Amino acid sequence: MAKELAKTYDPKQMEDRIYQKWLDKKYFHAEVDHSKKPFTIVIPPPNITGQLHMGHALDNTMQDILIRFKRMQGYNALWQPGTDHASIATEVKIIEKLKEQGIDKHDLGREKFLERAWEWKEEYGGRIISQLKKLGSSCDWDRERFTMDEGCNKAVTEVFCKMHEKGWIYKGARIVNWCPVCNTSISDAEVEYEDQAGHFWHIKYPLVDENGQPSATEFLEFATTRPETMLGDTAVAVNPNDERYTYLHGRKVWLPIVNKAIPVVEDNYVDMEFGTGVVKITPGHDPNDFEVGKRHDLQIVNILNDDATINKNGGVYEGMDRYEARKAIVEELDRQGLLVKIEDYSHNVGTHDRCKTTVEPLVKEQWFVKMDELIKPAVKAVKEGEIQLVPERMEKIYFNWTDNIRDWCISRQLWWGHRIPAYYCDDCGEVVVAKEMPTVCPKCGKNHFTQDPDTLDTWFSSALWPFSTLGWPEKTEELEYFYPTDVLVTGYDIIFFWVIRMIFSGFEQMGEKPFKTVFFHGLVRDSQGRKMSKSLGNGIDPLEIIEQYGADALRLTLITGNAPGNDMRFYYERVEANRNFANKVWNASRFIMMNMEGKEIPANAAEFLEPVDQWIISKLNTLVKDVTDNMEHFELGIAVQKVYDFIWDELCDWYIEMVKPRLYNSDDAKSQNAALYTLKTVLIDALRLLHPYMPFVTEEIFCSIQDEEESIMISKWPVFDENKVFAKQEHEIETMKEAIRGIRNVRSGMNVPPSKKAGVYVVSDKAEVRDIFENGKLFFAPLAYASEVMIQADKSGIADDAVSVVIADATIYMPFAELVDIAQEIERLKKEEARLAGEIKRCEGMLSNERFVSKAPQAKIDEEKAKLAKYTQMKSQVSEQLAVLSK
RNA sequence: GGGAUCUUAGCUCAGCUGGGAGAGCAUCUGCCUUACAAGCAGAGGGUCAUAGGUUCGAGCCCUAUAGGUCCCACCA
Repeated sequence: MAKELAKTYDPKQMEDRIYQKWLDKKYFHAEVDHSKKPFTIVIPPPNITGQLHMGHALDNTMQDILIRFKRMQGYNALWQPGTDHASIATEVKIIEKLKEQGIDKHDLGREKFLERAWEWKEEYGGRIISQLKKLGSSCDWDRERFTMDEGCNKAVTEVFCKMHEKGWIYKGARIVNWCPVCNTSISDAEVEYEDQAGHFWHIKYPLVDENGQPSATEFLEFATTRPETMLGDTAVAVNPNDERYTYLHGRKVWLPIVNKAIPVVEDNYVDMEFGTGVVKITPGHDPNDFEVGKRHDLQIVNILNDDATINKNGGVYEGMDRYEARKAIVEELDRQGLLVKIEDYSHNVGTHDRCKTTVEPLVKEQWFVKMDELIKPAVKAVKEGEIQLVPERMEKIYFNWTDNIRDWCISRQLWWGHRIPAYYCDDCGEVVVAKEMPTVCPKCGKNHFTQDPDTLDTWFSSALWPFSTLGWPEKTEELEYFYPTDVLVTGYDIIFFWVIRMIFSGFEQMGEKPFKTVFFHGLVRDSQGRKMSKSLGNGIDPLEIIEQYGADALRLTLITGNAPGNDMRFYYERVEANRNFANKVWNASRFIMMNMEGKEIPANAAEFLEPVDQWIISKLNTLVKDVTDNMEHFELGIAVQKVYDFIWDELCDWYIEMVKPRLYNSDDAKSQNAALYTLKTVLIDALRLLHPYMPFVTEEIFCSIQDEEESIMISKWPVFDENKVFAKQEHEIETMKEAIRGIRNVRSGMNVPPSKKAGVYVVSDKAEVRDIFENGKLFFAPLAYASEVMIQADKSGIADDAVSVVIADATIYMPFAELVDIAQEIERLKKEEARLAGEIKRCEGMLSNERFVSKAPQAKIDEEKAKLAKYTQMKSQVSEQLAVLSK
């Protein structure tokens, strides 16, 4: 017996309550169970600093849909949740907060700082989790993890030590990207290039004469965008093939201001075509120059402090900021007559993606991961399809990166993060990499060590996420059972940061891929196509949308009308439209339940199905097949669109309207019960198909309409049933729909109000067609606004001036005594005749094309033949009627 | 410089392996028909960026061009 639903759809009154019920019932929890097949997704861990934004909402909705779908299909579905410590992002926030309190990070000290950081984590780490719950995410919260919890720490240390032992993690002086504001090195992936207006300073250095002094007459001209780096110049380079400069071979130039002689070197790196063909070489502050310096064994001079002020190597400029120094140096060069000219120049400047500060390339001792061997299985797996990227084009982005891979700088001069497990002997400086601080130095035997102060790149720990969360390095049964995971859902913007690193880490540590499929989505933009950002203030808060329209409407909005991997724009109008759909589902269900009120549907109701019942059941059956198929192929938007169309168009606008007369007629109990049975079963299956997308409203209705099962989320996903294909009934009902549409169309064109009923004659010389209408008379009459329906084999008794509607197998006549304007009706019929003539021409054109007939598939040819026959028949009907009217 | 992607109705976008152009919103017309006006019934509106090519057949495949977006590399 069905319960009653509230009068209007109100997401607010149900969503939190339903979510709490799911939690209480432990539906999200997955345990190892070898009798079932696992289906696993690990969440891209949101930052603890973060607040739920539209990107999260999209990402997690997609995951929830897949998890709920597979759970209903009978898989043991685990959605493994957790959060990320997000080292640099969090550290920056904490520093900001401290600054507000007038506290400097360094005055506070490492230990106290970390205390604050953990407090921060406790305070804000839970916020994002509770926001994910608002969305309806069915994560197994009992298994929530954190990238810096005990297990993940252990995994990080384990990997670092193992890889170091293998020689794949090494420490070395390399040129790194240095952020002077965050005071740390960053990886190549964290550098964002942006076009900036700058200048090109044309400068000349005097050549050194035979006395070792700067020449007054001979100069070498070149240009630079960063004149201050001249303080660190240790050579000038030309291309060895550049004939203009052969005279320079073996000579030296005079570095002004610093006042020393530096060599001219020859290197192919120099482009003869560009500028003067001369390049100043600053190995300490430019990655290319660093390479040149290595080849020519040049000295490296570092001229910058960590905060990008000039250091003692800068002489009188010491202490100046890099840009102040730039100005001062240009002025000095100008004073010395060495500044040739200044040009405006737009060039790409590397900035730190977090703080947007211009990075400075610096030579520093840092820890690196050697990539050349590590990357190989990761390339192979994608190339051979062992890991599938959806959409496929993401492979190109993937390979673009793997083909040009460089060693990964993993050390960060930060405090919040995994501290590098390297220890330095206080006495002899020996480096020991170990899981714990060593007690005795293997070199000198002393026992005092200092741990490396640096921490690891935050992506080092997230690279291990798919297995560290399942217990690795312990051999847990979870790991054995749930790994490799099935799908990773994420944005294409973190392919390099995260996806690739998880893949090679999975192969290296587990000997197996971390996931079978990576399902990418795009960015959610504002209605003008701009990225949502804090600085623009154009961000739309998902929680506000949920508050206003409900999580179900938000979820549907994020999933529909968008192809995988494409960016999408966010419109309130679309959320509203989807909320309206929820309302539609709600009211249809309410209608069905009202009609079930006080009635028991007998067990044998299904034996008395009528064609219209079989029609909707058959339609649903096809829907089940299509939707399942689309979802298996990650076509979520297409899948739910089909459910939407089925429910709104077929179920609500047609089927419900068609069975109303039966529902209102209790005299024919068999017919009424068959209708109720069909309404109920079709609705419930449709709700099941909709549930992954709109979990709350479907649950609320499901639980109200029947109580055999306690939740839709653990009910069975519908399966296609061969026995529920009713092609004949589908054809019958479609014929009637065609007739009804035709009648409505004509009436509307003549402005006949629905209240004005008319007698409707259905004329067909085919008995089976007459039977169709005879069987459906009960609903045909009201839907066709008929006062009376007459079904007959010929036109006897029908007025000549009746309005007519020609469909494939029949002609419908409506005698409208007073309203017909004959001229207008003739006009309409002529248009219809012309349209049909056009169709016939098209069919004939194709069929008379010899090459079409000989090459096209037979099915296609038959289809065209059938159409031709149909249109020809229809046209003759229309012509006949025209002839009658024209008399 | 290399690459990806987009250009379809007024707007925002779908259109899966090539076989007669779709949705939502907006517009127009008529309806408070006892589930729903957050609704119902209808209508108008598109040489699918341009030019070639492949094919019996192209929005879909190929080539070129124009414009937009993005990614990578980065020449001082």
